[in-house]
Amino acid sequence: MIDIAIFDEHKLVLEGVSGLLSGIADFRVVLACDNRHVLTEKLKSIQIHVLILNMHDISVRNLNLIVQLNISSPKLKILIVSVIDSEEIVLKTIKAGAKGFLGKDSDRDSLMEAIYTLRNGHDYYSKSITHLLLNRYISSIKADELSQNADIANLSSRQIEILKLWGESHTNQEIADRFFISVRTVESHKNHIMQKLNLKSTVDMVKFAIKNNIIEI
Amino acid sequence: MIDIAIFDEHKLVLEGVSGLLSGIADFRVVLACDNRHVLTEKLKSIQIHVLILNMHDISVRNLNLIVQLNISSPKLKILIVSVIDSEEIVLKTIKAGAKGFLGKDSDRDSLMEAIYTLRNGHDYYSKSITHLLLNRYISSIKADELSQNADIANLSSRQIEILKLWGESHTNQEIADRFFISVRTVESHKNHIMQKLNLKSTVDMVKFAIKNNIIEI
DNA sequence: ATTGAATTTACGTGTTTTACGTAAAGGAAA
DNA sequence: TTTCCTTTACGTAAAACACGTAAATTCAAT
Repeated sequence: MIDIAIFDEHKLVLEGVSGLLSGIADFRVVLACDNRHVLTEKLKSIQIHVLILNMHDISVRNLNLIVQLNISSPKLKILIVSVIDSEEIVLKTIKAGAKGFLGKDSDRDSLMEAIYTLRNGHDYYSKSITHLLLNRYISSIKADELSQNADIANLSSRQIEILKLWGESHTNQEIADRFFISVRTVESHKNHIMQKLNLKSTVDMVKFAIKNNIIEI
Repeated sequence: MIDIAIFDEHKLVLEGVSGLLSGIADFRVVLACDNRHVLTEKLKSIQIHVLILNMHDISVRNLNLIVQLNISSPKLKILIVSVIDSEEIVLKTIKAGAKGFLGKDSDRDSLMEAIYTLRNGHDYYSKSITHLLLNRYISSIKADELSQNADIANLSSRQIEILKLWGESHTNQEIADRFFISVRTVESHKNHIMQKLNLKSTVDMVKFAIKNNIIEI
């Protein structure tokens, strides 16, 4: 038996979803609520497994609600339901601590699936959301690859060696010792790197090294 | 009609997949090949829509093949089939330029679906792969959020202001001018930041600022 | 084979930044 | 009130940076 709470500021939707779930043997809708204050108060006293939260907008108010609930009820799994399945809203709610997101493509079956999944301690994202996130991720991977080998190819292997060590917080002296060269030479290499890449400061050089996977953050 | 090439170093598998596809009206298996050299040579003369590539391992040889084919035949869509659905192999092949990946959960239907999807110019990843990537992405999003507000809370707002400007490649003098304070004071602030966060070098300070979203890379 | 370009090495000189210590004024908290 | 932190700032020495110059070497190209 899974105990469920539903929150939606629109009474009609609230009743609809509530009715949808009440017919299922495994589920018990313990709380159906359209008032933010009532919701947080009630949740202090009763134990709920899954909270279904309908997000009409990504206001700070709404995001804060998620954050707050996660703090006050760490075991509670929050499932977001929203017709606005923009990247922004999905990412923000996930960051705020939601464990699942149902986009507008979701039906009764996926709602049930989501509730079971969350109850079992896993995350659930509906198909449209999965697509959204995946595309974003894939393109970030690809962008990653493109940014790589762009300017870095212009650096000599020696220059990269030195940039790498320096980017790992070694001093010029340490680098000089490791390569048996003079500190002045290390400085020269760094100067050449900066000139070649048109960097204005060493801060930029750190960023370059990170961007091009020469060093880890 | 979609023209397909299949490459697999195991003859048996090659024949199996080849037979699987030849029964479908929409598909034409133009080339079924178990030799790398023959594959690249033949692809120079014939136009193929989708190449099905069975990856038995993530050797540099295999990844290079993908890269090379993408250069020589930019229109060709490469679909990876592999029983090894580790994150590493998936990410590497995507980076190398593969447009789709079928994990071990894939059947004939998903193969067909993948081919159609690639032909239409979109990427395709089978369910297990989708899960794999999504989990990775989600956890990276969450890690992002966790790393934030960790140490940063210990810094005063003034210290953050100065770290931010410095992290945007401004000189101490510029920062001093902006806040109407002495350069020495700017230095002091930076010293205090380094002490407080136990950082060994300014390189570390850049990394800290990036990690904590004080500056962008 | 020779030229030309880039790399690697290194120094000079002056400026800026960092390291480490000290310190005073002001505010918040205990 | 005392204590702790912040913000301000200086002294001094060492390290790093900016900018220029330059020689030996390497490597690609003609």
